Parts: sequence; C-alpha cells; structure tokens
Amino acid sequence: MPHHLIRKLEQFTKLSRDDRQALENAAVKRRTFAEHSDIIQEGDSPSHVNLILEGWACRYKQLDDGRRQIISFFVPGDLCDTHVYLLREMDHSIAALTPVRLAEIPRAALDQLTEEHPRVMKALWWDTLVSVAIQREWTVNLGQRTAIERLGHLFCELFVRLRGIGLTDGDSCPLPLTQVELADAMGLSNVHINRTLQELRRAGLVVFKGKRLTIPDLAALQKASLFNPNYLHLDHEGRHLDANEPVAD
Amino acid sequence: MPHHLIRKLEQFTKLSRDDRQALENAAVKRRTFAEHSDIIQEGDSPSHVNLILEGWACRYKQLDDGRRQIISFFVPGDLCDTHVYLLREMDHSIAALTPVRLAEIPRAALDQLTEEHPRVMKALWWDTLVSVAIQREWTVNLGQRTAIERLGHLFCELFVRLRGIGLTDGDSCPLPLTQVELADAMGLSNVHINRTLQELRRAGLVVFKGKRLTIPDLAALQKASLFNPNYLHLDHEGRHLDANEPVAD
DNA sequence: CTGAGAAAATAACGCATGTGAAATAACAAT
DNA sequence: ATTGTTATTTCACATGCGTTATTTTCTCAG
Repeated sequence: MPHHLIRKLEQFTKLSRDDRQALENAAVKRRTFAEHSDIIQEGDSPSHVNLILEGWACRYKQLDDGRRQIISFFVPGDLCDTHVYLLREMDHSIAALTPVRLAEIPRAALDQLTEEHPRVMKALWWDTLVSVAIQREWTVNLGQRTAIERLGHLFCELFVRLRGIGLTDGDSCPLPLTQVELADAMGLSNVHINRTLQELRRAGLVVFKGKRLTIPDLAALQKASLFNPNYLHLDHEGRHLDANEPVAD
Repeated sequence: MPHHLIRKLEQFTKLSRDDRQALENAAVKRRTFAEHSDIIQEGDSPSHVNLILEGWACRYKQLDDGRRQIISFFVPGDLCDTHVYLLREMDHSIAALTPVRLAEIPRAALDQLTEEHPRVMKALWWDTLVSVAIQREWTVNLGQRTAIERLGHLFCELFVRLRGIGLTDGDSCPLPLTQVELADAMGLSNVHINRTLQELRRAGLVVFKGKRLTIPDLAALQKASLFNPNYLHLDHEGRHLDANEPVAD
C-alpha cells in the first residue's frame, strides 16, 4: 500500500520482498484528513511519523501577525520527519492541501524497521538527506532567485519529484495548489504570483490550468529557472547495493 | 576535545563517561583550514562527516551567474550532515569563514558509535532534527520577514546557539562575519544590510563591532524580530532520560 | 608610523514587488 | 439554471530593496 514510498526508496536502492513487507507492516494505521484541515499543529507533541499515502499536504508556520510561510510540500510517498517524536513539541504545523490519506507509523514500528532491515534504514536515511537538501534549495530559491526563476524552479522540482514516484503523465502532472498557496510558499504576494504565472505562460514555459501543470519543454524551464536537479540525488546507478547484502526477492 | 558537541548534546540528554569517550574516539582525525578556503566542494564525493571544533564555517551554493547564497552557518560543535556519505556527491559547498579546526569522523566510526551507544545515537538524531528545524526557520525568515526582522532574527538565533555551547559572554558573543557575508545569508544586498544594521543600532537593539555582537536587551530584539526559540528545541527537562537506561558516570 | 587592501558607509536613482481594492471567472451545491 | 463561494485577474499606486559608484574608516603588516 505505501507503494509511492517504496517506489521512491527504490530509486536509491533495491529492496527485498521482505523489506517491502516490513514497510507495509509498519504502515498499517491509516487515517484520512479533509482538505484544509491540520494534520498536526505547532505545539503538539508528536508521537508517530506520518507517511502521506494520497493527496498533498504542506508544512507551514504562521507568524504572530498573520503572515504565513509554507515551508515544504508533501506529496504521496513523503514521510513527515523520521524520528520527529524525539522532540517535545512540533515547531510548525502540517496541513492537508487536498483530502489526504496517510499512515501513522508508530515509534516502535519505525525503530524495529530500522533495526531489522538495514537496507530500509539506509534508504530512509537517504530520504531524510534528500528532504533536507530540498529544504536547503528552498533557502537558495527564496534568497537569490527572482520571482520568475523562483516559481519555475518550484515547478521543475515538483515535476521531477512526482515523476520519481510515477505520478506524471507525459509532460504534465497534478498540481492542486492555488495561487495564494504558491504565494505563501514562494514568499511573494498572490498578485505577483499571478503576474509571474502569466509571464511563464506567455513565454510558453508552462501551462497551469485545472489543478494540472504541463511543462512542454522541461529543459527550457530548467534553464530559465537555473534548476539543477543534483540536490534530489536521483543519480546512483546501484552504487549502494552492497555486494554482501544479497537482495532476496 | 569535541567538548562543544558534547555540551550541545547534553542540552538534550545526559551522556555517560563512556558515551563521551566514544565521541572523543570517533573524532580523532583532525584537520585545519585557512580562512576563506573550501572544506568541501559541490560535486565532491563525501566520505566522512565533518565536526567543527573551532572557528566558523558556512554552507553555500553558487548559481551559474555568480549569485551566492549562504545556506547555513556552522559554529563549534556543529556536525556537517550526519550520514552524508550515503550520497554520491555534494550538492553544495562548505567554506571556512575563519580559520577552522575540525575532526573528520569516518563512516565506520559513526556507524559503530550509533550501534554501541544508543544514547549518543538518540542525541545525534536530536541534533539532526534541530539542524533541519533551523533550515526550515531560515525558509520562514527569507520568505516572510522584512530586512530588519530578518537580520534581528539571525542575530537572536546565533546568540542562543552560541549560548548553548558556552560561547557567549554576558550579553555578547563572537560574530566573525562581514556585511557581505550577512548579505549572502539573508538574501539582501550588502548595501541594504548596512542600512538595516544602522537601523538596528539606532534602535539600540544591537551593537556590532570588531567581530563581536552585543545584544543589550535580548527580549526586545526577539520581539522586534518575531523570534521564537522553540525551533531550537532546548526545552526538555530530562524528558528523554529513560529510566531504564541508567547513566553510569 | 605608514601605506595598502579590505570592510564599511554614503549617495542617487531605478525597478521588482507589495498593497488594497474591485472586477471577472470558475466552481460546487442545490 | 441559480446562487453563493472561492479563485483568478486587473488596476493604480506606494515602497523596500537593488545597483553602481564613490568615499570613508578600519586593520594590520612592515
């Protein structure tokens, strides 16, 4: 059932049938959340790890005066902070952007998983490292890129991430975000997101309509956005398949 | 010798003499780097984990057209990405901002440490979680805060982090950064950093001179910067000292 | 003490992006 | 179809911050 996660992890290393089964077993407790509802709130005490199975969510933080920053987007297969339960309380909230189906992985299940399945442990570490690399890239995006580069960069990133889990269809992918949400993520006003979107459309770089994004020429968009996918670390060629860890399947 | 790291980790959980010794042993291989030299570069293949013992460093990323973003600051006791060697190549560079003394922790040593010293493993996980929480907060900082809030927020963060490892002296701390470096970190021009710094000085919120920062009234600066230290997770009161893991000392 | 290089400060001007408000357009539920 | 609701688009105007360049102040080696 957590096939998106498995597919994502297998971009990094092949898992055995047993490994995959262990992941299934860890993700038995399912929950659903309505669009726009909070999955967990700042100040809550985290007791388990959330794995998004279906739908989109986001991390966000709200300043005292109402300003809101979306800190990251979660798509199917994404884990919300492995080992987060070590912390006493959440420093941010997570909200469902669409209806969300997720699995709550209890602390004990995760600990057992990493102890008994070293390949899974390594793959989860890889996933964690990629997540923080994405967060770093957002720092670069917000700090240095212009509005048009910034938005183009986000579109490239989301497209490539979705492609990795098989959720793209040719040159298009789902993008269930409003312009206000894009604005909150990019640190821009919704008015300026609208202007920027039109500029991207006029340049023929993107089509964004009906909750779907189409990128007719990904290379062109990458170039215009200074997007370099190296930070997603999708380039391994089996490097991490240890010869002495046979993959029984 | 890695006493800053130990002091930092002990903000989270008490370590036994044995735990501390294991950390010492893992950090035997020492190196020094000159001011402004690169410690590791984008594209390099990481083979070990760097632990800053002395001096300041930063992660940064350079765009093709020369724009540079400083992504994070490293102070003594900071680890540069636990388990980074799982990745094939670095997606960013790390540079020494002052002369730097560090320890290279080999992969095997780290693996052994986490296997044989569960308290240390937990503490390192906590440290990792705090690091990414800091990265998230930078996203909020760059996305939502005005120049003056942004810079004030950075000053609060660095002061609190340094206080945690005993590197503050009353209401002041070292801050060996130039205005250009502050600009590259805050996504602002050096000219505007200068203007903003003057505004902070005029308001009596900071004194910044001779590579030292003084914050006469931390509460006031926190308020002006919308700084909430919760994301540094320094609030545990022994919550993670399991009763069944006696701390021999 | 002196000079050279780096860092900080100042100045003038331009533009990317914000703000607030109003007008359309799309969507969802009856 | 009709309506209420939410999302998008457009407009007019304001401003925070960038850019380029010059000047002043530090720092420290000799």
